[in-house]
Amino acid sequence: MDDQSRARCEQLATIMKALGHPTRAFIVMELAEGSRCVCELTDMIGADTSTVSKHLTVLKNAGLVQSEKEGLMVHYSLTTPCLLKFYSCVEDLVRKDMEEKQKLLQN
Amino acid sequence: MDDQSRARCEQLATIMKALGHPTRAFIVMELAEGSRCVCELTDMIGADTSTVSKHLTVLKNAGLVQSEKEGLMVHYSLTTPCLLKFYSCVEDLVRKDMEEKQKLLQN
DNA sequence: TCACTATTTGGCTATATTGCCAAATAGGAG
DNA sequence: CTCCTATTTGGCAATATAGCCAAATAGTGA
Repeated sequence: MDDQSRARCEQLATIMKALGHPTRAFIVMELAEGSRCVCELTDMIGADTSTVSKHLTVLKNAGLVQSEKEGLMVHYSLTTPCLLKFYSCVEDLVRKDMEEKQKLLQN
Repeated sequence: MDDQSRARCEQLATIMKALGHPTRAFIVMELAEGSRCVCELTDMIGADTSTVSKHLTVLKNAGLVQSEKEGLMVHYSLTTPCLLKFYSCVEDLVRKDMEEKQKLLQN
């Protein structure tokens, strides 16, 4: 594995890792509907504000979301709608996996 | 967040988490070229065999790869080519992010 | 200025992940 | 059976992550 390949893998892994938490997955799906402020997300998630804020920081550091300040509130939004195709692809995968398991159970 | 939504997020996060490690990202890209046995991957990665084996287990538990035994060797392959579209989408994102940073540096 | 709200940051503990070594398991060849 | 190779598993120490609380920061309005 050369340096370039290594760098590429690390970049991909960083993004995937950022998406690899249920709360952050939820945030991404919610932001796909439109921008939300931290307090809205916090209400929906039901965790401490600081916890939600930290999850948002992780997503931001990975370049997946961006934030904009407006008065007291900070609005977060997806940097790209690409993430959605992304999720639908993963869910196809999950579906396929479930079907496999069903088949195995029937045999 | 209702139970169904929570379950969906956990499923997505499990898969993303499995992809969220440089070595596993490499494995997925390598398997996209064709099936590989553990020893081939170990040579390329340059880590302990047991380490590589455990990474493969993580990918397998997430339903991303499958294994087939042939003699002494175990051949791993992707369960779905969908993962590739997936990565190209992420890399578009990375590229976009880089361009943004370039722009910011220039201003 | 003071009080109030929204958000971020620091610090802490609990938990999870990683990677190595050693040992166990499984199959092939003599 | 014995030796050898490929792979997996168990165990351990180092590191990373998550979530809460408390405190700091920032903006709003009286």
